Amino acid sequence: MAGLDINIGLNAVIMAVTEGAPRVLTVHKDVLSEYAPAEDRPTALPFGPFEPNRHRTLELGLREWVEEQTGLSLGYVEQLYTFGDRNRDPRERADGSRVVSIGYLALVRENSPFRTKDAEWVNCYDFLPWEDWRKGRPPLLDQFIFPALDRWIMAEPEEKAQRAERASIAFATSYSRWDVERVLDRYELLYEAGLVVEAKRDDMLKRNEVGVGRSFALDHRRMLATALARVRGKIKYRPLVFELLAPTFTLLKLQNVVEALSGVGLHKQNFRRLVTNNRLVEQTGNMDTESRGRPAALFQFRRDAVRERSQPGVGLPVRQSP
Amino acid sequence: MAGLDINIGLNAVIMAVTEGAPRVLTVHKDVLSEYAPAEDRPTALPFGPFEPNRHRTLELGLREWVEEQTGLSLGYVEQLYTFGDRNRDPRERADGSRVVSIGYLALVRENSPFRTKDAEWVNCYDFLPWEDWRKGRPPLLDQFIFPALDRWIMAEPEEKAQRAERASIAFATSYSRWDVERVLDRYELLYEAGLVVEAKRDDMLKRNEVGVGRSFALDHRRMLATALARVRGKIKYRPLVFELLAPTFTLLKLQNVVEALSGVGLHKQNFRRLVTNNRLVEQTGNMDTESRGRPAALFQFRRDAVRERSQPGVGLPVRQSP
DNA sequence: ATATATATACTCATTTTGACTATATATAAC
DNA sequence: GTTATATATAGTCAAAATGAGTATATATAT
Repeated sequence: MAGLDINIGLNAVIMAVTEGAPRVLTVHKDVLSEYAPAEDRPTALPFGPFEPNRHRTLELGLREWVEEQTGLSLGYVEQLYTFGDRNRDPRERADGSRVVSIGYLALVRENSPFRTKDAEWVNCYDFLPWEDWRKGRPPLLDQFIFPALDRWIMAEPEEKAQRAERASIAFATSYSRWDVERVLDRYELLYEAGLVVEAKRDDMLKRNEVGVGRSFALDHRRMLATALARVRGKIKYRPLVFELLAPTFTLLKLQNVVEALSGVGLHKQNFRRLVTNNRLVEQTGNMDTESRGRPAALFQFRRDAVRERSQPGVGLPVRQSP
Repeated sequence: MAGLDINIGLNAVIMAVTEGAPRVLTVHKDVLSEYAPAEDRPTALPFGPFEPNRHRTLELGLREWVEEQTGLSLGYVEQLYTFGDRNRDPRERADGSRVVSIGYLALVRENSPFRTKDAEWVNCYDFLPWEDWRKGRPPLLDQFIFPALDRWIMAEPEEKAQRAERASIAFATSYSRWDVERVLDRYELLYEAGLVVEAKRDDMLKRNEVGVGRSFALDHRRMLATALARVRGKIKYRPLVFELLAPTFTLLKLQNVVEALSGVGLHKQNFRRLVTNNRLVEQTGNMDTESRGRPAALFQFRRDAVRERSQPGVGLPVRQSP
């Protein structure tokens, strides 16, 4: 039987929403030091190898690694995707082995305690700046991405139509509106078009182009894109948001978290109508004292909503003007 | 480094809709013969080990195995989930190794050619009979499943409330209506309650109980449940159905395929209004001659719908009376 | 006292949905 | 060829959900 040179890696995209931005927990791992000079050793997701003797399940293995590397004890965890393409990981080249990585998504509350030693929260939109439309259409799109994509489309006459269609679906270049969920489509398109530095490892980026957005080790940025796509989709039909919020919150706080994740501004009154009419939340009777203007009522997640409604999520009544 | 005793298995849930039922392609593999007597060697999904030297990507490995074992050349393929719990696979006990299995979903048209040697199409609802509500509520639920679930709920006084809530969410025992997407929740609940023969391997089934639904090798029934859950969910927002249909079809045919997958009857006029108003399909100009009554117009998938709409799926306007 | 910030209630036209009725056009049976 | 039966397709109508507002209430900062 085969299997002699397979390693399984467990990777965690741990997300929280703090100070109005979705953040991902990053580490600077020694494991990578062998393959990159220490000074520009890249930001990485917490990860470690799956050890069959130690870990009864994949998810328990992941929890252990995260605990060990960041001191964080995870609550909500779900599996994202398994990445196994050849040459994703430079360690493969070194010893001829193959690394298959299983990505996980974890959601934690903003003040979850963790050791800050090697771990650091980074704004997800540093890595994927074209995904944040809360202050209107990111200028980056017209200044850099679209011109570069156009060049990429034109570069290969035979695939022109196909490339143009993919770009139009992913980036809404034509009649359709921006679809917040197509995060992975967009990242993969930018990767293929060589507009992202990771592509350099496959010799797709021309030397002079710097690429767009902050880079991540290995294929960790793809995992982040996978995670954000999942969250943006799932938030609409599962009560994920509440994993990121304190047990009690104002409706504005809830809205801001949803906006941070989805990257679009929401219509305040309609958002409020949706979550209250659907009885997804209920008043606690207490009021928020911290706020600036009129005090807001404090709400909590109504657990019964999961039993009553088949799709208990928040809905995104998008606001038009920023 | 670890990795010496890890094997990766690639498993395919290949689905088609034929004769009014969703079907899954099964094989009777020799690999399993070592661990089960030949006469009652169980039905299995096509699968094979991931071989790093041979397979550039996981998906290509899967395609090769399927081609080799069934003669089928797959079109639409997507990754489902990676299963890695200890003791899922009896081969682990034999040599102390660990098998991690990556499940894939593939969709093929009903008359896709394949070698019938060891492969056979089986109705998905043979394995998951409680999932087919097209002819009304399956009697199996009240006759067997609910009484048994009640016993399981009562069996553990400390977990009573939690078990009852899970059952109520998964099986809609109370106010909520049947949620066609919770296929995996339901299977996992039945597994934990020991109402499914596979659970016997974990000594959870009492000797005399036979379990409900046809059994599958290893954890392949869980993979089927994962696949059906994915299809039922995704069909609403991605144009998956058309992977299962001939290029040209009547609206009734389209409806019947959606009904077979979702396991519920749909309201004919409203279904038609949805797919036509959303411009998901367009008339070809030709008519269907095969039918019984008034000839139906032939439609085809409108590819532009993907660009125009952000969620190009079919929608399930459920019909109340069967 | 006034400007500013936020919360919350309420309105209203439009769109979507659920549940039907009505009518058209085939084939099979007599 | 008439009738029963099966299917297709058009149209109706009330209820619910949505999009885009306006109006008003109640805080803090200056």
